Amino acid sequence: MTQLNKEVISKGSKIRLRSWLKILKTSNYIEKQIREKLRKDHNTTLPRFDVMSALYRSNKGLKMTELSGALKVSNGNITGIIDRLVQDGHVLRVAVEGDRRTNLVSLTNKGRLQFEEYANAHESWVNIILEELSDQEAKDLIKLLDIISYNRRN
Amino acid sequence: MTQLNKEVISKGSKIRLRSWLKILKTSNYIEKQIREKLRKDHNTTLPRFDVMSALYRSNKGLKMTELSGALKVSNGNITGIIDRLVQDGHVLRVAVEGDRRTNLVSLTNKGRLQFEEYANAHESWVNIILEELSDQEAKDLIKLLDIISYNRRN
DNA sequence: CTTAAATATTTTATACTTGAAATATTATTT
DNA sequence: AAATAATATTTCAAGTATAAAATATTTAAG
Repeated sequence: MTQLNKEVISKGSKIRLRSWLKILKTSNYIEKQIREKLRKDHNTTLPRFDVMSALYRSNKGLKMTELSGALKVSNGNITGIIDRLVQDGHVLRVAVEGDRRTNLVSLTNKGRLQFEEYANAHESWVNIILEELSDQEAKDLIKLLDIISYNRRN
Repeated sequence: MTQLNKEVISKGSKIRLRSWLKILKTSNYIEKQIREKLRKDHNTTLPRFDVMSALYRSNKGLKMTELSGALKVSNGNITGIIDRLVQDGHVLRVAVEGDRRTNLVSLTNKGRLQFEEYANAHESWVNIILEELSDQEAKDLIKLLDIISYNRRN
């Protein structure tokens, strides 16, 4: 390998590393603000918000495994989060006819109303945080991030 | 507010929300792979890697508060991570002459060597994950993410 | 039908994370 | 100098997260 090649590769290597660190920093920055808002303004947490969001989008509820699959977290993790959401009265575990292993988890009415409140607030926070980004820039950003996940299913 | 205005605002609102969700998904996806690699190939974790990385870049070591500031996590968090790194022999707490409140934390020789190994592996994983991104695209991506953090200090 | 395999979920042990309270020490004000 | 404020760190309680083991149940194979 020539010296030139080494430099070219090394250069490209560094710029991609910097890209990743920037993605991470931006993501952490936004996430931190949202977590803080959820906690202070709505006395809830991001994991709970995420779970409720997934349940809100489904009609008949989701199985535990479907939830952990959708959110890409472990099964045991979901168990704990649902436990606490049930305690709060936001979520219900319903036994499934014909398969005693499974529970179908769904939002209560209280949970649905609560989530709609969260979601509205969430959208407006995000708009404030990203207000410097024009519509076109937002689209460009999505397109670039799509390249990274091009050969992935999600 | 006219119906047209409402729609324009709503449209822009949604594209920014989608941008955020895409940033989050990409970040989580990459982070998950790195965490898994660190655990399986090197029997360590991302928080430990991050702490060691900050210590590696400093000459004389860092105070606990400087560490938590640099990584933007809580003080209590750093205490636990350093406890475990000390147990592993990767890190040292050194009393500071003249201020008995403070400890200066720094890498041991073992820790320095170990981190260099981690860092090399890390850079190559990131390059593989982001291989679809050209140099120019990587630069564009950084530029767009910079817009989001434009009026921030970090 | 009964053993074995597959599926669904919970439990466990360990680690990370936070915000708030507690400790300890140093600096500043009266 | 004594009281107060500021700084540095740890401890604490609660929640989040993982992988692996344990349970329970259903399905498939022999």
